[in-house]
Amino acid sequence: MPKTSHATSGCAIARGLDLLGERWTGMIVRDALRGIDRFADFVAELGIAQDVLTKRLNALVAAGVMERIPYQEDGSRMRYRYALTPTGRQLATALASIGDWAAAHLPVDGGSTSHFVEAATGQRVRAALVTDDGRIVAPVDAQLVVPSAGS
Amino acid sequence: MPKTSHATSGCAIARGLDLLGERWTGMIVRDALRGIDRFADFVAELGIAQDVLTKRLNALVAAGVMERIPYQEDGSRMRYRYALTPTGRQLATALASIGDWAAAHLPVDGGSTSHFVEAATGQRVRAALVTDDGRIVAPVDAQLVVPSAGS
DNA sequence: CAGTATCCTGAACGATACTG
DNA sequence: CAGTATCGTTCAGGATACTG
Repeated sequence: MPKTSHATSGCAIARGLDLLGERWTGMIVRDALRGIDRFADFVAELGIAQDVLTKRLNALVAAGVMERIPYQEDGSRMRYRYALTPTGRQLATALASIGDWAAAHLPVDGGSTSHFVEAATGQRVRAALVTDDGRIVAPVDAQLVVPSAGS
Repeated sequence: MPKTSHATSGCAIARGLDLLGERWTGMIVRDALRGIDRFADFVAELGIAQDVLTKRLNALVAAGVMERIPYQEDGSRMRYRYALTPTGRQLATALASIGDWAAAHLPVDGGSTSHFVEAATGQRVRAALVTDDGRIVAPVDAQLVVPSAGS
């Protein structure tokens, strides 16, 4: 049981954490959401070792989060770029909520303010808990229910 | 710089991932949201080694996510329980979005359906991106803006 | 504390393109 | 057709973290 112990756990949170909790995975997805898509650019942005990046990208491709797309600049040889799939793009909510939380509760002096906006309007968007009928619920009023233990 | 390389990064997402990305931290917070608060119960639920749990709990206390509260059952010696602070409870949004995403995109046969509900009504709540005026935005229509580059 | 697994650093390797 | 540069990947090591 070396690394990801709860990978096939019945708990969805555990499975999601296994992916995002991998050392670099979250940062890769974050950069991909910024538009980064080339191997060399990920290396430059993250300072990640290349073989580790290879492993992480392969894992993300295997998980259906990213896809490997061949391209060729006119004079050059064939290269690959790595783009988020629709599935991967949906991680925006998760990363936004993590970022919002950290910005509010893990402040740092020169705190940057990277944030998500609605593409069409430029309006700032934040992660929130909403009911199926669109009502916003404060995190404090939310409760985690696990099916294993009754009620 | 062994483990958490981007801990003091200007990017809030990086700081948040440094915490939740730690091998066990997210699972500990998840169990805390379920009401677990005793050292032995965390060990039993997670199968984590005790010294590692100690380190993680200390880190969470240092980050202001959990607090260490003394208690004493009548015949017994002084013990400590670990409870989420208000700051820590706000991680519910992040964990809910991770769980929602994994449930939808990382399916597994006997997939459990742990989920968040509004405590008062029992209504299911999900993580979503909302504008400041309460409009819900699809993740696909969201865009990550980093202050470093213009705009 | 002992044994094992994982990670990171640095370097080497095949593959492709441009050069002369 | 060699000679060189770049890219993406893989290999070898030392350090670190986890489990029991």
